[in-house]
Amino acid sequence: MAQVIRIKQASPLKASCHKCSLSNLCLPLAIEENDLDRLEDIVQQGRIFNRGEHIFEQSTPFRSCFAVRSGAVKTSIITEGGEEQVTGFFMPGELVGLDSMSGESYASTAKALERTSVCEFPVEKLEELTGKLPDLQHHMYHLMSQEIQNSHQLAMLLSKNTAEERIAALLLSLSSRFQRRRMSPTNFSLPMARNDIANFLGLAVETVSRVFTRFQNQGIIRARGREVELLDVEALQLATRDSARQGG
Amino acid sequence: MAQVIRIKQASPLKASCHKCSLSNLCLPLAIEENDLDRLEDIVQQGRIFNRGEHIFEQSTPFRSCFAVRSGAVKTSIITEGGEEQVTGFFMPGELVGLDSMSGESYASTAKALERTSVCEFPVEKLEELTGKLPDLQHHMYHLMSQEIQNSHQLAMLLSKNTAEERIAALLLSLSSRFQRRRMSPTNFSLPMARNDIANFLGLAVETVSRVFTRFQNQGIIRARGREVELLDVEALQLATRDSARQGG
DNA sequence: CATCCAAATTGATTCATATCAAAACCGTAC
DNA sequence: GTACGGTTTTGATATGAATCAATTTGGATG
Repeated sequence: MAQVIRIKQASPLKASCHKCSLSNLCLPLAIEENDLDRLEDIVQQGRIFNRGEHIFEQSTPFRSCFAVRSGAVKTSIITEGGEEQVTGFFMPGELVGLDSMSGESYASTAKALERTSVCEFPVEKLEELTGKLPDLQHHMYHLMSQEIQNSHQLAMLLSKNTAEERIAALLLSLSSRFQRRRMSPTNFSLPMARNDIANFLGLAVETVSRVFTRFQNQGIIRARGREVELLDVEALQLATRDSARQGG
Repeated sequence: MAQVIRIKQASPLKASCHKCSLSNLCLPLAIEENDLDRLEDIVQQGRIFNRGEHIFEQSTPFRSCFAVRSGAVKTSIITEGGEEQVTGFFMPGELVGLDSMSGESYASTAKALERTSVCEFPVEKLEELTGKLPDLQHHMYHLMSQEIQNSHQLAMLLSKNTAEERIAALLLSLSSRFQRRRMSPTNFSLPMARNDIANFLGLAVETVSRVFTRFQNQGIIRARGREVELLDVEALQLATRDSARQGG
């Protein structure tokens, strides 16, 4: 691969968290301006994956966590029986791989849902650095704990909610994540296939499809393929709530 | 920090991780003999809770994580609608509260399932200490990551498995946790009510009850109330697996 | 020992969602 | 433009577990 020139500012391998537009979501969020250099020292930036490519694979040696820079990532675990369970979707600014910090190998597989660029944080260096920067350490605890909570939320959704409620919840979650990135919270394109949604939410694809059309008929959303428009956010919120079930 | 001499025994308030029989499961697992003192310095030991008492409550200020010393703890989250989702059961040697390390308040409620004694680790001090002891920090990452994985496993169970499979999985999980404590893996008493099992596994109590009797009729277990005996562990393992579903 | 209340079991019925089957749609390649 | 494979949608049917209802058990209390 003969290198193109890529002049830019000198070292193309060195990250520039300083200038990253996601620095208010990602790890830099936690640290002082002057400590940013140290983070930049350990991060390997700019790896690109095409749709469908693996960022890491379950059971291979665990080396790094990855921050999504652009694109989207799905993580899943595979049972011995070969069944897949999608465990999460990750959008720009979010950190993938936290579930693997307990062992020698990745506990899940991460796959690019579309052309995706990530920043890589080798764990050893990351741990070393968090030992030195209390704020960064705190942030790691924060992120991991958040991840536990997300997962609990998911469990809750799976065990207590109807198909409609689950899908409403997912749409709203995506919506707020788009919003955080200053993109439209009501008009976006789903990074994942119906199949992934179904798997993630513990439903059959057919059910997902049906709920989408039902929502559409009720005028709550407008959906064409992966393009989604939330027409009535309130209704969606109502749809997630137990309030619906409370009959209040 | 003027150090007292602390002649060994003496101070009853001071923890003695050194002598704790669970030190090979709990936080001491991670650290050198000589650093144990520092852990003992921050831990408040020996708090006792009676069955049904709260160790901490959701939405109250987050102060500490707790290691179970004896007894058993259940954690759950409550929705705005008042619905409960049991998120975990914790046995001696396990650390409760990791899901709350992200905010100012507890993300869940922890309740003693029976008379339970815990060791309390104030977060501030814990974070300070993990900043100094890389092995301890690593262990925290390990535990939190484990917690994420557990939660993913649960999600998998909830979305992909039948009632029988879920219950088989729970029984085996408990079994191995008893075994780790050098107790009988086939003959133990469930710390939680059927109701909690049902809630945790996303089932109705009636279903749990039915599955228990079904297993009993098949000669896989013997159950009288909370007393359980695993008669055919292999069959249970088969019951959890997808292999059952694969028709291999 | 009798009483009481919560927990657990058992049975009958209902329902949401899976499953099976087929058609429509869409992007891509030729 | 046409043909292809995979994704999505739509319809008909089957089913596992929830719900409703009633009974039994068991542990606590006086």
